[in-house]
Amino acid sequence: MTGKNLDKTYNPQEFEKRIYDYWMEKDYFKAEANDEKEPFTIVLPPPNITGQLHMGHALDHTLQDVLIRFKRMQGYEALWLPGTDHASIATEVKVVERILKEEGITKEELGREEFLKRAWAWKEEYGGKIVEQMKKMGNSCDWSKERFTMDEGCNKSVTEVFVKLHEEGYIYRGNRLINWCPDCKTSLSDAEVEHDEMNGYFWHIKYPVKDSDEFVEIATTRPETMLGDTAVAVNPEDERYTHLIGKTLILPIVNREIPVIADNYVDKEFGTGAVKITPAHDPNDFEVGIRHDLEQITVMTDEAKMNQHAGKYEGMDRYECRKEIIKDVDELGLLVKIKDHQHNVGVCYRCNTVVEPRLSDQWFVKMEELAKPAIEAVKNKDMEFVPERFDKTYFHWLENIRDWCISRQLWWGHRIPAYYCQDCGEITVSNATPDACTKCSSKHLKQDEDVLDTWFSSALWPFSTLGWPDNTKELEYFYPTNVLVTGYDIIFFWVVRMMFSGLKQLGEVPFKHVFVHGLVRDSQGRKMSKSLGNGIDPLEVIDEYGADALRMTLITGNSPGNDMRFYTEKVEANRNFANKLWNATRFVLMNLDVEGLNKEDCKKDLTLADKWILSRMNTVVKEVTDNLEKFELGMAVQKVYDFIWSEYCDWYIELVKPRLYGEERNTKNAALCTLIEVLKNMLKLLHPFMPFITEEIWQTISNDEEESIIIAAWPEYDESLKFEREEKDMEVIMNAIRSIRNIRAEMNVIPSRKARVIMVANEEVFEAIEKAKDYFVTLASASEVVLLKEKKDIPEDAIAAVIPGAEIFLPLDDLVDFEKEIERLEKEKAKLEQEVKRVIGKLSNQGFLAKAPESLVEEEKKKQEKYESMLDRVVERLEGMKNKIK
RNA sequence: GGGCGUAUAGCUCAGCUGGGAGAGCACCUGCCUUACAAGCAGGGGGUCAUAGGUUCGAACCCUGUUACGCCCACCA
Repeated sequence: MTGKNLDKTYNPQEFEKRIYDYWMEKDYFKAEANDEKEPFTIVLPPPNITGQLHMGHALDHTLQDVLIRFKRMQGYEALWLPGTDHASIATEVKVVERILKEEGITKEELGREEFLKRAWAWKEEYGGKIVEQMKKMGNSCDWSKERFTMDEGCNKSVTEVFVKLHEEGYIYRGNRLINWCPDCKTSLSDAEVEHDEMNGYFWHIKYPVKDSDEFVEIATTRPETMLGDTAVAVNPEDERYTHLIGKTLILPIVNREIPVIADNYVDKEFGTGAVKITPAHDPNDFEVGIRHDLEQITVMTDEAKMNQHAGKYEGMDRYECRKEIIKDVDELGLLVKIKDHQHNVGVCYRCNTVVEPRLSDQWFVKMEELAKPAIEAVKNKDMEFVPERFDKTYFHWLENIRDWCISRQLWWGHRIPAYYCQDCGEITVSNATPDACTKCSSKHLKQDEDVLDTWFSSALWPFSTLGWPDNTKELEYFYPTNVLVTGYDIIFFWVVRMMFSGLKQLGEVPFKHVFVHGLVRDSQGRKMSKSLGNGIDPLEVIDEYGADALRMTLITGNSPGNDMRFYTEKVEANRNFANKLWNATRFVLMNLDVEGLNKEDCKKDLTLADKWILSRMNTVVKEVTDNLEKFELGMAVQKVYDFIWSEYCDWYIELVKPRLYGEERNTKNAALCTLIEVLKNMLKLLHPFMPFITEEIWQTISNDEEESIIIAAWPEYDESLKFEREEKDMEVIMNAIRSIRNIRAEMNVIPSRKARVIMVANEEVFEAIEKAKDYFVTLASASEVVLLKEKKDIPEDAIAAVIPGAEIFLPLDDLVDFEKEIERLEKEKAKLEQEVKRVIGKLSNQGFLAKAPESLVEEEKKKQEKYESMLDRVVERLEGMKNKIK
């Protein structure tokens, strides 16, 4: 024992930084391939380099840190592998281009090479910010292995995968209709498009039939696209239109001739039953166009302005054009009506701009084959979601998956390793820059200008970070990883893609569990967002209350997969809990009489209370461990909290005080040993959740060979600490004390007024209380405890309480208010009658007797006996009182 | 259109495989009792959304209904 001491109040600001530095200095977070230990691996979902640490990260990271610290203490070689993500679109468009804009230059003026220099410079300066913030949370990542999605190793993995998938025909180039963000000026995958419900209009427009007076009425939500119409489609079964199939229409304004075609895609019931077909600007129309071999006319630029095919509208923004078209159609007398129409509009997930479907050359990953093993792996439980229900989302997405558009018209990212021959047009895909065209040997090669979707590199994260494609010992040892912790909002983007990538490239799932959490919302249940300004900065919370309190708050009262609301009041409550633990430790240290303590003989003189708390602790150890194994973090932390506060602090410390203040060596020794033993185990159980305070205390109370709680062994269930009898006896005693306190409080007896306590107990209770008379002196304000086996010489001016197996009398003379006492006893009687009624009801139910487990029936029978006897005594007392008052 | 989630104390939420409803905060009463007022002791407060069903027994399992929320989807 060190004899060190603690400040009077808990002040996390004073030690959290120091402790973290100490951990770093000692390299505790480092994990290496080590054949003597089992590995336990978590890869951090890499935060964007553009990001600031927000509550979502704080939650995500805390969950991971809890798991990794738990496993580390259990003796696993626990690796938490951190890193950051280059975030192609966000970095290029939201950050670097904006800076350039302020300087008045465009990225095109700067050129690719210079632009990338600027981007890297920005990354070097600001990209590491979030890492520093993570350290304040106490996260025990192995920073020596920190990675970046665009570092050398990740680049190598990305190219390797691209080349392999291309060779095997999974990656192809195609001219397809893709989602285009006119603001970010790049293509997007389906996952990157969000759907917002918007109030729009349905414009009904008449298209004249050539050489006829007839018209076909179509309905559209995007009239500007009519400039690119190349057909009108109707359902072949639709009798209204059958006579027109094959006829020609005159596209208004443009005056181009377009055919009427028949296609089952058209729903007779919806709109007018006739659909304008714009293959270059609508995904369905695109498919229809392919089926009917229609021309594809693109009428917009990459900024969603009208292009040369838009005639007089050229140069207009798409919405401006929309207005003009309507005006013009109306003037031509072809606008039939305008109806309000609510519909879903696709918007870019990065900038919320309405996405424009656009025809262009892009790279795709063929998904169908790759999806199958990923589905299979979850079906046969090689990978399991926690909670399980998320597998439905996962299956649905994979079973309906379409090819993944992976090329982005950006510069910041992994440039596509495809080289175009300027002479023969052949595309060479290769790891290294090829010298010559593989087909015509021309040296005029030009690399593809595009980069890959950021999520393409993220998909490889669980193995690219471990050295793949090289067969490193880290990869061998740490892969597959154990758990992936992430929010449900990211299952499509990331989990799905890591799954099929891991299975495809390594033939093994990338992780065995996906532990899914929800969103952190504000106190009104709204999503925290920059635009609402309702975000709470985790760093500010840490400054005020400490990282431990914040971490506790994020874990407590939250179950897997559910959203949570954030309340500062909760943080405060947890800070108070830390203070409680802090002071409990101070109490132990204050009484630690170093000379008197004999560590060798600790187990020798254990009393009832010691055995009770040890036994309870033992149970808690088991339960908390089980909860953690099952990812029930909220439940685990609740148990630790309750044990520390309610059992250790409220009861055990109070029980033990007289022994510490007394002179009897042996019992004092046993008390101190138990206090410390239990405290140490509590600290261990709490450490994953509150790493800083537990370490600070650990180092204060611990002797030198146990230098850090991080490497202390997780407590295990110990059969020799199971004291059933003592637990039961303590229950009786606590029960008795509580009921004495209760009646004293109800009778408004101030604590300083001591009273004699007379207890009449049956055999069992008598034995329990006999050993524990002293407890009543300190905890129940007893001046003296008289324990009897039979009721005799009970003063009449006494208040009585009935507990199972015993009657308690408090002779309070002048303080006894008979009216009040009768009232109290009546209440008690009613309560007991209720109980007796319930038990009898149950026991007279033949079905219950016949079918319920025998132990349960026995239990009910015992209860009946107990309550009936209690009721008798209450009634008896009540009658006595009533007689007295007469 | 399909899928999922939620509904439990005034508020925010736990409640693991069905066997007498819990926590934190808030509220009320009494206490500065030499670890802690960021505290101690005591207390009030719930037809577990609703209607059925299964069962000896349902907050929990099944079915329907309502409200709110989320995700997916090619009715232009």
